[in-house]
Amino acid sequence: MARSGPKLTRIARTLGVSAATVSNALSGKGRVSAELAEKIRVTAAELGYVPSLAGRALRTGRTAVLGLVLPDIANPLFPQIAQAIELAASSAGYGVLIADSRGDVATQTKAIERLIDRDVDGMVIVPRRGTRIADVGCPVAVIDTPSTPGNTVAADHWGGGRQIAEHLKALGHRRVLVIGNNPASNVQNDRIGGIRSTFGDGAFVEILWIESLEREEGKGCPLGLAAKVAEGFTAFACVSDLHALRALTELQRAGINVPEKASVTGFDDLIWSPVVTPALTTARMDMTRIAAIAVEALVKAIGERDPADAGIGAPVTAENAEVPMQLVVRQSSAAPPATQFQPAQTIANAGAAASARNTAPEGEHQP
Amino acid sequence: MARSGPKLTRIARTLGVSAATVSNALSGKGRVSAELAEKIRVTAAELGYVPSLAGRALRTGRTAVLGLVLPDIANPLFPQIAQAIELAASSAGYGVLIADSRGDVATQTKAIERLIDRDVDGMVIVPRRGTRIADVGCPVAVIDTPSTPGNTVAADHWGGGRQIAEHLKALGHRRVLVIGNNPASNVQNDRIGGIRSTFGDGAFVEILWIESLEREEGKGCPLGLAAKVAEGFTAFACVSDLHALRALTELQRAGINVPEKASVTGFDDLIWSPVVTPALTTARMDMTRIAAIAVEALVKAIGERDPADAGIGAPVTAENAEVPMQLVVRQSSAAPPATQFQPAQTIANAGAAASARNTAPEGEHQP
DNA sequence: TATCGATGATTAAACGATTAATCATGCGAT
DNA sequence: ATCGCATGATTAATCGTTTAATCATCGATA
Repeated sequence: MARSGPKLTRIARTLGVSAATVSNALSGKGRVSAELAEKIRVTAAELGYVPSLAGRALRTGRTAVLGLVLPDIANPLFPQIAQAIELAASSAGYGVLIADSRGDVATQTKAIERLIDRDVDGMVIVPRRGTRIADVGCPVAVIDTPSTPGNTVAADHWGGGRQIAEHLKALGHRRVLVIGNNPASNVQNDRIGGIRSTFGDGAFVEILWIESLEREEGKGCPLGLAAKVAEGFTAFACVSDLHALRALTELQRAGINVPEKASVTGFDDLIWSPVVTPALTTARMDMTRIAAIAVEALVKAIGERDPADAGIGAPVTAENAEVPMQLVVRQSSAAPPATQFQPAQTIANAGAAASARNTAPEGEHQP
Repeated sequence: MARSGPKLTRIARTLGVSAATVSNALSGKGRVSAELAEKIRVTAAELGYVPSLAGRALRTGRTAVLGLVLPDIANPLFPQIAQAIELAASSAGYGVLIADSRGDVATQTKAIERLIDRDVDGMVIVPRRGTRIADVGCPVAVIDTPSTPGNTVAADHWGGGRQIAEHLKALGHRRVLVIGNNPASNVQNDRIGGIRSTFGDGAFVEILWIESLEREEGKGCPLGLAAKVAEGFTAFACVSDLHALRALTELQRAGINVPEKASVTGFDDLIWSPVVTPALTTARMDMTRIAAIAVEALVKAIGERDPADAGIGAPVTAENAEVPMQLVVRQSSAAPPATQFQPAQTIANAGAAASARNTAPEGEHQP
């Protein structure tokens, strides 16, 4: 839409100078005397001049637009991510174009193509389940997990798992059921890895994959957690608040009080986590920071890139690829009920009890 | 990013014709012989020609980009909405630029300005709590509620409330607590209106506003639903699945089984609704349809608009401003427990029992 | 046969910004 | 006095597309 606003030449005419000078003054590129430059800036401001992105794009080959690709847009994390990326991008002068792929790989490819056709300067991709990103022909920032090759920046999911585990361990849990959705997800695997490695040999950790369960029992089937409690599990560490919610309601429904009889933890601090009863203990990503790093890396790559080439679009890299997660302790986790097997056995391997003391009380930031 | 792809002139040269002819052939506007046009289309296709949006935008004043403004981006409905709008827009040849306002009105204005500065051809706005949209200078589609002035298209929230109420009424509920968040929200008021009006005088309906409760008791405070059950309420109709979730977990935690001792219903069919225990009975919007109508109206307005004028941007209007909601019955609603006051009294005003038979069993589409 | 009209294609001028190349000017140094 | 150079500003080309105006050609009509 052609705005009404004044054009470059209008400012030029107003001041009796050439359009080129105005452009130079505003961009600080050419040679313009300080006073004139100032005068130009002032009149540009009071005339409410806004450059035409289209004109600039045509000339420079830069659209100042980034694409945001979220293969799994139904993901409840979407709001957080979109918000963070939009903030980072807009404060760097970029717009954000969304691309949806409805979870489907073919659709995703199409969506990415549409972004390319729209001449985005770069894209931020949050891949689903470790999908490899084909070369797209423009700078790409990948937000997945630090352990994924080609990852630009991500939360330290492993560390998040560690924090959750240390918290549960410190509370005294020794039989833990980890609930994940899909073993193909790098994010989930890292979180689980962090949990398992922290518990080590002094505890019993089992994994339940929801997707394989549902393949047999149907979508939304019960997870059978009451039985697990009967087996002696005292804590359910879920790789997402969505699963934590599912676990929590199923346990409650079965008359198993959380956290008295069993603890439940999640990941991501999704919208409902603070308001359910009991509020969920979870680990939160610093999305703002992640987005800032991703966008910064992207912008840098765009700046260094020759606008003419349609060169290879290898994922860009950033300094700090690993952003710590933050443990948020709420009411869904507590000490296990007085139980069958106690210290003696476990105290052996538990220097962890001390280190676990570091575990954040409500809202501490990790270094 | 300047793509590598061929330009118009390249195709022209390849065929020994002028660029204008190619443009005409591809757009079907000028006068080009059928054969030549076909030949041009073919070579354009095999050369993989993609027009430069920047060039076109500069010349036509149309960017083929729509802005999506969601004042409350944290809204868990966001994924649904964004997905639907993106789909509708992209199949109409438009890109979608997101604008975030972090719930803040000032920020929202800035975000809208940024969209304007980027020359969006139009915008879709989902206002929060009946915020009036100031004139933004480009066509605008407003998705709020049918009862809001200036609304372009929306779900029939009132009708959704009616369906929920008919469902509960048919089950035998006569004391219902409606749980809302904020009385300033048109959407919530319509939903509540539909519920109240359907129950009529034969039942007792009370409203609980979460926000005012939290203002006194603090964020995330208990809603005191156990007490309400003690007072004889048998159903809790929430205006959002988020609140339904809160109610459900609070009731469960208090040892009140859902749906045996109390029913809980929500709105919007959010991501967790099918997987919590018991799964939530809710009313779903047909976002795909709503988005399609909004975008269609927008595109029409854009087409009729003189690209030169920066005219007033009154909200566009659509034929079918009211899209029916769909009742989704799951496990969180059932007949109230055998109770103190029974038929005799209620049977008098209940032609509703019959009409309620229409209430959809699991997943029926409304006409 | 001269003319009119319809048809098919070309020319050229935009759109609004950027930028390399050019020009003018004044000053210091030779 | 002149050359050279640094400085400050202008000229003009360019990005890729659209579109109004123009031109050429041919058939038909008067």
